[in-house]
Amino acid sequence: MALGKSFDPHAVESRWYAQWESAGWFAARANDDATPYCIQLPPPNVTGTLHMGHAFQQTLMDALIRYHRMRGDNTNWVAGTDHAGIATQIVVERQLQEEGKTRHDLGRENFIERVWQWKKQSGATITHQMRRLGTSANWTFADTEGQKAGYFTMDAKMSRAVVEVFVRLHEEGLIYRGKRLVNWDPQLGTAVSDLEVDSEEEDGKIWEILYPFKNGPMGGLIGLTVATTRPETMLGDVAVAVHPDDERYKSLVGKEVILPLSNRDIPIVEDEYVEKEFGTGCVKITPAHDFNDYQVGQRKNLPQINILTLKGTIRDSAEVFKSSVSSRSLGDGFSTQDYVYSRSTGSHYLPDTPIELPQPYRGKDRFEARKLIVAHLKEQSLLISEKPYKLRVPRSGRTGVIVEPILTNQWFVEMKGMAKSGLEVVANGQVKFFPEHWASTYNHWLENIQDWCISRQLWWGHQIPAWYDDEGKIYVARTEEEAKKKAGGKKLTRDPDVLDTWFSSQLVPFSSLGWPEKTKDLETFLPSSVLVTGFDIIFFWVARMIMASLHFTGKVPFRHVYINAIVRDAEGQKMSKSKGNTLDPIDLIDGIKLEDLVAKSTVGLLRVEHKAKIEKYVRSHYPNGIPSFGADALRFTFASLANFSRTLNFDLGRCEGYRNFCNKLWNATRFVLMNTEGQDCGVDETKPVELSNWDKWIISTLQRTEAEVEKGFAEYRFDNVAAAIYRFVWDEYCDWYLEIAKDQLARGGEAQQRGTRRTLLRVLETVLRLAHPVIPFITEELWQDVAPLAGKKGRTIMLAPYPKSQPEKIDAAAERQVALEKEIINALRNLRSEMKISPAARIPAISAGPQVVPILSSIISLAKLSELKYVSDEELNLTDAPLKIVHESKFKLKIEIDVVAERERISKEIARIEGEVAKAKAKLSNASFVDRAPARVVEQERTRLAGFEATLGKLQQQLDKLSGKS
RNA sequence: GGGCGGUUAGCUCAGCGGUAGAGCACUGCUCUCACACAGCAGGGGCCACUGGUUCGAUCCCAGUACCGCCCACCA
Repeated sequence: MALGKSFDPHAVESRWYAQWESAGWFAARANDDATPYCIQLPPPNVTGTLHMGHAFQQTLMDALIRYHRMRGDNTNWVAGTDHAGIATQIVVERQLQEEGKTRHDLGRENFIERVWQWKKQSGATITHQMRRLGTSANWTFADTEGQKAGYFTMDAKMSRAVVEVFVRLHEEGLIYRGKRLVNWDPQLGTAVSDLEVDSEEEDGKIWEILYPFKNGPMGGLIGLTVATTRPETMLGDVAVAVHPDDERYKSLVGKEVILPLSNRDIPIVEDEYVEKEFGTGCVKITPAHDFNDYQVGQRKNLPQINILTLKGTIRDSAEVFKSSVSSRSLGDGFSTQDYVYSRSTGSHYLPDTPIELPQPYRGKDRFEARKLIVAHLKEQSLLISEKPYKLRVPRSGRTGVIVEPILTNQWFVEMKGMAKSGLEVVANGQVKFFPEHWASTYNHWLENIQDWCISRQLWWGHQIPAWYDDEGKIYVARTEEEAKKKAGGKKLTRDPDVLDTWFSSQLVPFSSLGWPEKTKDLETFLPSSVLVTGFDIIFFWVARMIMASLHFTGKVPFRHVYINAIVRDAEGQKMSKSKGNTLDPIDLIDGIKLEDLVAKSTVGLLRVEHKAKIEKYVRSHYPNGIPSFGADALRFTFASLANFSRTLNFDLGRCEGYRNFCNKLWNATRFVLMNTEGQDCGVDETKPVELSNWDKWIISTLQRTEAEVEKGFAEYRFDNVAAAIYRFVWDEYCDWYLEIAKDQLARGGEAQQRGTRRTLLRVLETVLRLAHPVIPFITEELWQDVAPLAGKKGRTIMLAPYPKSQPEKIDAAAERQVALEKEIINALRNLRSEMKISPAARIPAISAGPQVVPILSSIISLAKLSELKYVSDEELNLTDAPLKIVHESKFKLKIEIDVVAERERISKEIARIEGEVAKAKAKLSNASFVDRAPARVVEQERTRLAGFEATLGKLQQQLDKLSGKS
């Protein structure tokens, strides 16, 4: 089959992926005792689309998987998709919104049915996009739903594991329910975990408010001044705190102030938490709406006053919880609905008489109430100041809404014990981070871990397997039947909440392998070999997988964790839709026209006002749209940018360069095929084969490259893998060997021609296999043509054995000889260029001095000479042409020259070498260098000096000679 | 406030004790029969700064500056 003149990725990519998949080559080997190699794909959101981060990560994983598959390992890339509770629910709720409905209009069951429909409709998108990239995941593994997309975190099997884990943890007393202060997203109406809250510094205000003393002025003061950024919370204040050592207020502790607007009397308390230096040194304490105040409240036995509804509006009357000595325990058969329990202090807070809140604020949104309260304080002259202030505003990662700490009933997992094991396995090396420094991030979080709030007030997700009877007693069970049995037949209602998405994804390393059953897969593929993921989910996911896996299987989930860089744009900016600097990996593969790109970048924006800015950005950055680079070029780009730094600046220029590389490889193959097809390529080994130094050299260099690649993979230095392959193919095989091969084929005898063809083919065939893990499509396409000529059989390159470096083929003598010839060729080419000789012109050259190489056609050919003759020094001196010296041999082109220009050129060269001589001499005349530096280094320095001095002498001669005839 | 990265050619990054490297960009000459998505030749760097260790520091140590990220209870 004749190859086209340049590489066209489209035809190749569409053909091969389908063949690989349908042949079943992505599957793990059944009943094989080969070394297992397993990677767990971080499951993408089922309704999501592929972004650059995915593409980057998956390129690395696919390279690893293909590499190990070719090495004969029993590879299993376990893939799946995540139900992504909040994200997915939001999408479907938005769809409903457009129809003018809410989820409550549909009801829980219908709503969930609707989400399943959406999942079915859009769920194939991302796995399809992954296939475009060449991802060789084991799609049929754990594929409960038969969609060739691996597992789904809410499919029957995965859900079963979730319930099992919940029940067991509850039985072990590690899951508990309680009324606690949690971050609440008022828009979504659900609790969110600390990790899902992002605090950014924003411009806001801080107000100082006077709380008058109950019994009139004291010590010259009429009251205490507190500062707050959230005045509305004062409705729930229960105290004012001062530092115990603060002389200004010491005498006031125990006295009371009047809480303005509410007109309640609240005590002045002391607590170490207060900073004397900040503001007035007085802090209002609102235990039900601030995490710090919650702590203070518990230390001081203060009540908790909840003033907010779950929608973030002010209640009509506040819920009050007061400390109690009651010691009811938790667990089956006990209600935890209505009191607040603190695990840390063991104290209980029981409901008390509600407090009526001031009329003007009832039902008002929190921010509206804030305005009113500030206004009213001003009217009453209790507002001391209002100043602009930079504060950290906690926003929900999903909705961007400011979250409120609110007391609600939630489920928690106690983390301390599991965190301890999680720390141990990293400390003792059972789990290793690459790059290593990420372990400290991991450790730091686990050392300061808080209990995990796992319940979410959503509908889409795993519903919590807990039931309540009419008295509010809890029954946790695997099924409703089991719960009923426990309850003795009482009528039960199920807890409406669902679990945090990460609760199920933390189980993936073992639930995907069949847990809780004891399966062969579990035995073979746990622990998996490496987890490739971003640092942003070290806490969310990595740490929790380690803890869960240890707790339930006693094994670590993976041995290595490779933390990949975050993909940024070429200028190092975060990619974001609102900036217009996002790139779609599929567009890089297929290319996209400018107008389509503009349209696509500006559709579905959260803020319409960004549209003009985005359009401008897109038009200026991609004036011609994006050309089609193909999946291989994209993958090669990712690999070559995958060093150990934490950000990756994606540069289209690099991508273009690697597309060119693919084209280079394509054309090199074209050349090889043109010169070997239908000819004797030395495959049968019976006829004599002659290998030149150049043949031996390229084979030798190939061995070194193979070793470099192996090292790169072992160290997860994909940049080094890519660079080694790039250099070998372009700089050595194409730039040198192919050019030499042309000469050997043209002038060599039969045996040499045979040897040349054999080397051309064997080296190329090996390189294709070597590069396959990174650029699978083009290598497969080319291999199909090359392999048979090289005497290799097999239906696919992806199952061909991976090249292994053979040190015995490293030929130092051939390498030395070739290095010398390259030097001479370079010197002659340099002369040509400096003398402005047309590239096409063939001119004669002469050489005098030691014959470091026999006169070789390789030099004549590559330096574009008409001939090269060895002559005597006298004869060489007959021409004034410029001189080059390579290892004591002199070389000249036979041409007429401009004497003045030549003198100048030589003078410059002499000056340069004199500099080197001076440096070397200085070193060698330094006694301490000669005495203390290793002999090898000193010797090397002496050799260098000798070389420079010899060259210098010869150049000086030439200059003297020229000086005689200006 | 604590921690972690980074600072090397115009750009993006390797190197990490012993002659400063790559890709892209740039300059010159070539559409030479694999490839102009190319070939050949070239220009370009007090390796952020200041000290220290060493015969020798871009590399190791300490400090400084700037950039970036993460964590944290200053209302």
